Amino acid sequence: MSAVKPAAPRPADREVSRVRILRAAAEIASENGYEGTTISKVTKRSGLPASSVYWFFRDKDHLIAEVVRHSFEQWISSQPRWERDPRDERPLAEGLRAILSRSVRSLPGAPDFLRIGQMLLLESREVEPEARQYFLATRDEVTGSIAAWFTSYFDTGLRARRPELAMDLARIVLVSTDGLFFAHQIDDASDPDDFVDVVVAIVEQAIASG
Amino acid sequence: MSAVKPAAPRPADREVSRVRILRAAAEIASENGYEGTTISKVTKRSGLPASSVYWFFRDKDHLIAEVVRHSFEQWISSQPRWERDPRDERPLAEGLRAILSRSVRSLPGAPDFLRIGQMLLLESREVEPEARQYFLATRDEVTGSIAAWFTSYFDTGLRARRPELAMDLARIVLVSTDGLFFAHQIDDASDPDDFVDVVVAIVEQAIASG
DNA sequence: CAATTCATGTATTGATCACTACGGTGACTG
DNA sequence: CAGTCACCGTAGTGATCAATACATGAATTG
Repeated sequence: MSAVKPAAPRPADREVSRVRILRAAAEIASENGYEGTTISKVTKRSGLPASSVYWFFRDKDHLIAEVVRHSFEQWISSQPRWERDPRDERPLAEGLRAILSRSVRSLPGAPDFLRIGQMLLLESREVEPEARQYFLATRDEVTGSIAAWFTSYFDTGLRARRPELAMDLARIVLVSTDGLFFAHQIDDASDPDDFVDVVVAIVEQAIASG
Repeated sequence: MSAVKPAAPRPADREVSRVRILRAAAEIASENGYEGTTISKVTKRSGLPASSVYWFFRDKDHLIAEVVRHSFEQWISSQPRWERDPRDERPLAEGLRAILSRSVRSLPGAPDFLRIGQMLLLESREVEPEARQYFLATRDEVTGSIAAWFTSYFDTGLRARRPELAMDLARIVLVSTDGLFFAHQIDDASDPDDFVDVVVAIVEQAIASG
């Protein structure tokens, strides 16, 4: 009823504990999957009690969604942007090669959100976890920005003739990256540069044909 | 000690119940992952009690390993063999296209072993589930037979010059298939024939280069 | 110095987990 | 027809699950 001052949040601790929990949960989910992530494991690895976990996160589902969000934000901030400098005069293949080879090198570091997200995509449970929907939405955004990047290389004729092309190419990039990440789970000997060659070749072929 | 007659197994029922359990477990594991597969869910979906589950399978770990084995055996028996008829005079690309386009068409049917196997590969738990090891071993076998198929197209000069090539190509085929299967979980609109074109192109490029 | 808020500590809830003990029953064997 | 085996039904075991209740103390406010 009366005006309650929100009371300035405690300076540091809050975020520190929150992130401790997120990090612990990320590791556990990455190792054991969605159902394999238990609050008890999270409390043990984070050193914080269950009451703190539920203080910061509504329930387990929300916790894992926040794990994916946090891990993604961490990762994306270290990534090359899919934005083309207008003065950049290099041909598409060269620009693609540059951006991909940087991007691909971060995959062996295996960001948790990617691993967890892929697990969630493979599952098809009756009730969708919040994290799964968030991951799919994020994926769509990334696809969109990659598509925009491709479009910037097309002349107006090509854009009119094949309006779907940029999105198709973006999807190719994403699916190929999935495949590479996946291959890395089995055998991390594969050479990222070979991979970049392959993707560039596919893209060139897709543009040339059709 | 004394000679015990093994007593002829009951004719039909045994295998019927066993398969009922395997099928139910396959669906559940495919929906909910390894930890999400509970004996209680299996009993509900199969209609058989927990005591029967444990009659046929040592424990949950063994059950899931048998699920992967059974699902794989079902799938492989309907697959085109990676064996080349010696009278087959078609060029590599054509043969590859033929075998792949048949193989790829079976993926949307989403064999459970593939989905479950991919989930298991993504996880990196402390103790390896039996099913994960079995899936990896099976994968290696398949890679080997695909590599042998490629080798049958190489002349002795090429074999000596690039001994790794056949295995590399086989791995490309497998990883690409992973990527396609994965893409299918998100959006099943992708055209299998486009995919075959891409794989054939990658393989041709890999042979030509290097 | 109270009063309030935030975060943690401790203890516990009812549900569900993997797994088992054990009796019953039908089908087959000698 | 008595005995054996294969499988099922019922009813549990203790452990662990997600989630909560509630008391405590430290920091921040008036």
